[in-house]
Amino acid sequence: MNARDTFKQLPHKTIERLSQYRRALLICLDNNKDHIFSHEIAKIQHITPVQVRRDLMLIGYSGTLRKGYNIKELIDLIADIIDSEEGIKVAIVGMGNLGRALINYFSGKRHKLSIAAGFDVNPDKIGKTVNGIPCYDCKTMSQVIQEQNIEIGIITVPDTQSTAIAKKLVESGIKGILNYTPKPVEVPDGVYLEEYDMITTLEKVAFYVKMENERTVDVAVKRQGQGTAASNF
Amino acid sequence: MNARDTFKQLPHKTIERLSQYRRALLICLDNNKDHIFSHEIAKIQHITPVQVRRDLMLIGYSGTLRKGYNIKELIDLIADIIDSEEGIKVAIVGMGNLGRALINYFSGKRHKLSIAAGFDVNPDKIGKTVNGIPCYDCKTMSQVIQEQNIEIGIITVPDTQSTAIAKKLVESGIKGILNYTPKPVEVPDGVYLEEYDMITTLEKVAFYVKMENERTVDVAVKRQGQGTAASNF
DNA sequence: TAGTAATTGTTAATTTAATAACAGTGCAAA
DNA sequence: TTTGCACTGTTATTAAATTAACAATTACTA
Ligand SMILES: NC(=O)c1ccc[n+]([C@@H]2O[C@H](COP(=O)([O-])OP(=O)(O)OC[C@H]3O[C@@H](n4cnc5c(N)ncnc54)[C@H](O)[C@@H]3O)[C@@H](O)[C@H]2O)c1
Ligand SMILES: NC(=O)c1ccc[n+]([C@@H]2O[C@H](COP(=O)([O-])OP(=O)(O)OC[C@H]3O[C@@H](n4cnc5c(N)ncnc54)[C@H](O)[C@@H]3O)[C@@H](O)[C@H]2O)c1
Repeated sequence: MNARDTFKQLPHKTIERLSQYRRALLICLDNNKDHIFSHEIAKIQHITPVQVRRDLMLIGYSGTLRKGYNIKELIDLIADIIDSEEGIKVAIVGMGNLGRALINYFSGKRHKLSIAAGFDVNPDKIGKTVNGIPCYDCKTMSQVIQEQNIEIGIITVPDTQSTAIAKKLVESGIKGILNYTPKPVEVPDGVYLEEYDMITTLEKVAFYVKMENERTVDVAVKRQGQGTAASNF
Repeated sequence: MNARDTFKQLPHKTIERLSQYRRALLICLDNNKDHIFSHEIAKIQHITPVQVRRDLMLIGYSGTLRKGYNIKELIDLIADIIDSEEGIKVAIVGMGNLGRALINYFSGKRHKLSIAAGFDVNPDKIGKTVNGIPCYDCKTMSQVIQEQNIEIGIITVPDTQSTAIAKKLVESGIKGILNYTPKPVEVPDGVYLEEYDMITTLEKVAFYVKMENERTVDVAVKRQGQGTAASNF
């Protein structure tokens, strides 16, 4: 089995972490650091050093004893694994608050991953550009996607429209969808789908905050209880 | 062990899914549906019906055979588990593109989770409101957070500032942080931290699109190979 | 009324992910 | 030189999450 095949079987979580490692490594590179230890990466990512070393083992990268990992080499290797050589083009459907914010955010962040087009139905937006990215009429979606060979679509339309937009993206030949609306969509086999709802994340944080609050109260009550019991002796 | 204690030990993934189930159930309720089967929920969430039933078992909810789960009851039970009775207040630090988009998005979505304040350093933004939420000067952060009993902070400042803001939030007594900048932050024990970088998600989608592309090529090559081999017979 | 199909609830098995354990190595200081 | 320390790399173990298996129940149908 060659290297490329090995990469195919990397755990999903490892893929996510590789992207995060690279993000951190790029910052370190900017700070003129040339080597980094597993425990340094781990600290940044809030994980264990073993986890880092294990991930790097899985991608077949070896560091130098007592010097750690060569940042530049590691960045390049991660790029070999997760980036596509020819680059991948992305479209954003729904040039509202979130869509425009995303364009600004992504612009120029990664060479191999570029936003090539935006789509909307609002005549005021069609024909304009946001950060250099043209906004096309949704009606021309299939054409633009096929002509420009766009492979990923990000959905940021009102949630009532997400189902229809996902369908249209699939029909246009898109291979991956990232849906930021709170309404889950459906895609056929062969199209990779990722959905993310910020409210879920916020509710998760809220849940653990609530738990921590209750725990603190419990401990206080227990302490008081013990105190009372002790004073009875 | 009482019910509340059971909930504390729910798997993290189950907590996430409960939030997602509720989101889906609320939509169903709007459509005047009163019962729902595990496989219906599963379809929406792209998971298996068993997973749904297992989660519901963990929270101790029973459906009716052949009728499924009572949507209203289930929504209420999920609220009991993940919502905090008194409600939790949230602050957004950094009223830029993303911060403002988030305020618009969250507003009025969940009663028990309300954005109470925004913070910024830009004098043009301080004193204004976004969707009814006042934007305060960052200098008054501790005071505002303590006075209003805000427990969660969402960080949407430029990434160069995220470390400083996280520190300040913690000092102000915040209990949970949701960091949307690509620069990971550090928090002490007792503060719950969640970080999310949209680029990681996009890169993950790109990776699996790339894999699918290569697989398709491989299959084609293999087919051709077989074809050639066959024609040799 | 007996049989069948559809559904829940629960335990068991499997898979995936994370952690622990530890051998190996090179450098530095004694 | 030798000893110990601070790392890496890998295998073994444990834990978490998912999936499978299946009994139990109900409603419908023949
Ligand atoms: N704003 C946020 O921070 C945020 C966060 C998470 C999720 N979301 C979700 O993202 C989506 C967009 O949010 P937003 O705040 O940008 O809303 P928005 O109203 O500002 O933007 C929606 C855009 O989609 C366009 N649109 C409407 N129907 C369309 C169609 N059929 N095809 C193409 N374009 C269409 C509109 O013209 C508008 O430009 C919503 O589903 C929202 O729930 C937003
Ligand atoms: N725009 C997006 O879609 C997007 C997506 C993911 C992540 N992000 C991240 O979110 C952050 C904000 O992105 P944005 O597009 O909203 O940027 P932005 O420049 O529009 O907004 C940043 C805001 O933070 C304020 N600010 C600067 N320093 C501050 C400080 N010390 N305290 C308080 N406020 C301060 C600025 O005045 C500005 O209002 C960035 O870190 C970006 O990487 C943005």
